[in-house]
Amino acid sequence: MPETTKKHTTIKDIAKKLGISTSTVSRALSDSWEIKKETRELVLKAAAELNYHPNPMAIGLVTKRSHTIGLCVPELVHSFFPKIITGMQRTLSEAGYTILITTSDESYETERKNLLLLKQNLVDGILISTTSESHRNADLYNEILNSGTPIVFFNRVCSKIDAPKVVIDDTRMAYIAVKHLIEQGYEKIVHMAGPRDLDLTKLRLEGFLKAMKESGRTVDESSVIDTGMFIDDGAREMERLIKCGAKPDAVFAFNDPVAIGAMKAAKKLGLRIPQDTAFAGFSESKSALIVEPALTSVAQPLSQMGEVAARCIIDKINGRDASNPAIVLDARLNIRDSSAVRCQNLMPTDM
Amino acid sequence: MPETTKKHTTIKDIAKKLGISTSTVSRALSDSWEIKKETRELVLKAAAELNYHPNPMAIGLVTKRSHTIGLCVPELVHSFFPKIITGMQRTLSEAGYTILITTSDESYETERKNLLLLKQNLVDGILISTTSESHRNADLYNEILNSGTPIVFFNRVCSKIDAPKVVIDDTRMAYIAVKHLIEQGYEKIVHMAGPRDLDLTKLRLEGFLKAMKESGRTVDESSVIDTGMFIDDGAREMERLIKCGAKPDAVFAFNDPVAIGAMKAAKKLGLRIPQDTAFAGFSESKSALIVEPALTSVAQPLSQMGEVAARCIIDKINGRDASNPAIVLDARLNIRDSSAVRCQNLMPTDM
DNA sequence: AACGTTCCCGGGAACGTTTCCGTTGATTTA
DNA sequence: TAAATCAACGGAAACGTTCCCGGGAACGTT
Repeated sequence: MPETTKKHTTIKDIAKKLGISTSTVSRALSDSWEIKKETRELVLKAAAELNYHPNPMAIGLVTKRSHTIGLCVPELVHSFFPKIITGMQRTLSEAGYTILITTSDESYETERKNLLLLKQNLVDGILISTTSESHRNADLYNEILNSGTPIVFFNRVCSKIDAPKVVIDDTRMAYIAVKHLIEQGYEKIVHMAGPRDLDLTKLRLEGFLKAMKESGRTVDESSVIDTGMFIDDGAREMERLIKCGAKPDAVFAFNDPVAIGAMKAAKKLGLRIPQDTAFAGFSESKSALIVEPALTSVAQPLSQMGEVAARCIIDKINGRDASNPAIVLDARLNIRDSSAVRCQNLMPTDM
Repeated sequence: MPETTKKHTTIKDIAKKLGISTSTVSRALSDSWEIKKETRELVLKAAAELNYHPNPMAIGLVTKRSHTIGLCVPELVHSFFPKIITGMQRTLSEAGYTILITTSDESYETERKNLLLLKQNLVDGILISTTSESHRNADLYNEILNSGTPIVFFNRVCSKIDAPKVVIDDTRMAYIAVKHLIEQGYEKIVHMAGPRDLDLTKLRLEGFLKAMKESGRTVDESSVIDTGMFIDDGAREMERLIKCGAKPDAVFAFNDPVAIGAMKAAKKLGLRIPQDTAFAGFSESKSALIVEPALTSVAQPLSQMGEVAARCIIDKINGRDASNPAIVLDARLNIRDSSAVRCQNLMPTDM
């Protein structure tokens, strides 16, 4: 070879070099029983010498498997999903799979496009955390499932689809968080709820209501406030509450950003935390430890969630486990200064 | 499976249905000039009816192109890289490319593994932000380049490799940040530098030194402190400094986490910010706005960086632009309360 | 001695495209 | 009028694998 584009060495090159057939080489490389030890070793040696690497496209063409699994998450800029992805990558790459990541930007239309893209790219399976309007794509989820590509939902699931789901017990954790606020003696507790059509919103709201009712508190329409899911949403609503004289004693927010936004607004308006108002968030982020006082929040086992979901999709691909379980992982409430006058500030945890 | 595996419709199906050859179909679909308008339309219509989608593996096998580009970043959990990735995805998906994301976890060995993996997966090009020990993989970078796969470096580059690089002017921005601290009247300014062998560390240090010398300050070994790149590193070193009586007037940190860690330690030990000590970071993160007081930091045009790098790799793949430019993007110093007694708190910017 | 088995291995089709190399009839050119 | 160009299409090889279908030794088994 003078210069020319370096041709990749193929199975044929090995066959030619050893004077055997390509079938034999193929079998030797895939550890087939019908190959004599000596020839197998010969092949392996030749392959190493020639620096052989199998062509995944050729393999995929005949086996109809890409060894790629598609991922669709709402966004990447909050470290929440990246932490899950880290766990996924670990298990998937060990199993010889590779990940195609797409983001839906909280838009069900882009999610649709992404799913179609993944399907056309012939991924072996799909891992998805839906947008807040997951029901709008329910038809597509089913279509994909029917076409033979398995799907595993995690974190944000679509309840009406019959497929494996990896989640935490949102209702229970919300209940525990609110219970904690109640035990700390806060009277007027409000819930800043997330987007209406997100399953998580309903589940966490349910937990809030249960804890409130259990302690005999009245819950009226002013106890639950619709917000978005970002820091500004929390700030805006908190400011509004205070200014119209409806200052709550404690706020349980749908997630950390909303809690932090609300907290910032409260501080700006001169409230002391947690004496005047307490705060608790959900899905502990790094920011929970950076903000002052540190924020009480529900920590999720993110990388574990990724690993479990990954393992689940692999099993589905390999045909074992035809059931579609809802796997519920353990979560934990980390209590910090934002909701308790004295407590140790727990370090951030991946759980 | 009763309903049989739904066979994907192929080019042959279209050909059969229309009674023409596969070559014609292929040409019609790829808009070849040697196809009559009417037959093209016929093919397009049939393709739509049969819900045809080309098989990327078959295409890849013959064209030797995967339309996939590989990405290798140190980590995903700080929103820094995800923001860049968002920009990349926009440009790349528009051009019909798909991204394979890998993370090196700051380890040059995993980076090596990832690059090998990407190469074996036949990506058309590689976008990489190196680990801190990039020089250790310089041989591999060159090997990949020689094998015909283009590489574009961004953010963290390997200076000795002759390939396109997309960066900001780290030295200049560090200079501007330090200059700002000097103008605010701070006397004893120290630099918390990042990992020794990272190019960025040297560049930012250079800017620090230039600003210091230009204003006639003495710079001794106590002016530059080696730290890691995480929040704990900053906290630890700041505490050490204060406790051994070497409290600085101002700290210019290698990045935001280190600055935030240092700031937290200073507050804990009773220092007022920015009166007693000022802080400035680099690569503005969301945390810069969450911490109190808000942190002065250098904002980078992250999504733009992603777009530019993506455009660059596409051009490389298509053979145009044989040069290997170093593209320098504009950055900006956002001055906030951590370094100036009165100032407006700028909103977080993607730049 | 005839017949199974078991052990290895080769031939070649198939996977779904692209693309090179014709071929044909129609039109233009010398 | 013969030759050359052209527009529009078909045939078939190629890409790098896997895998089905054999088939010939070597080895027992009756």
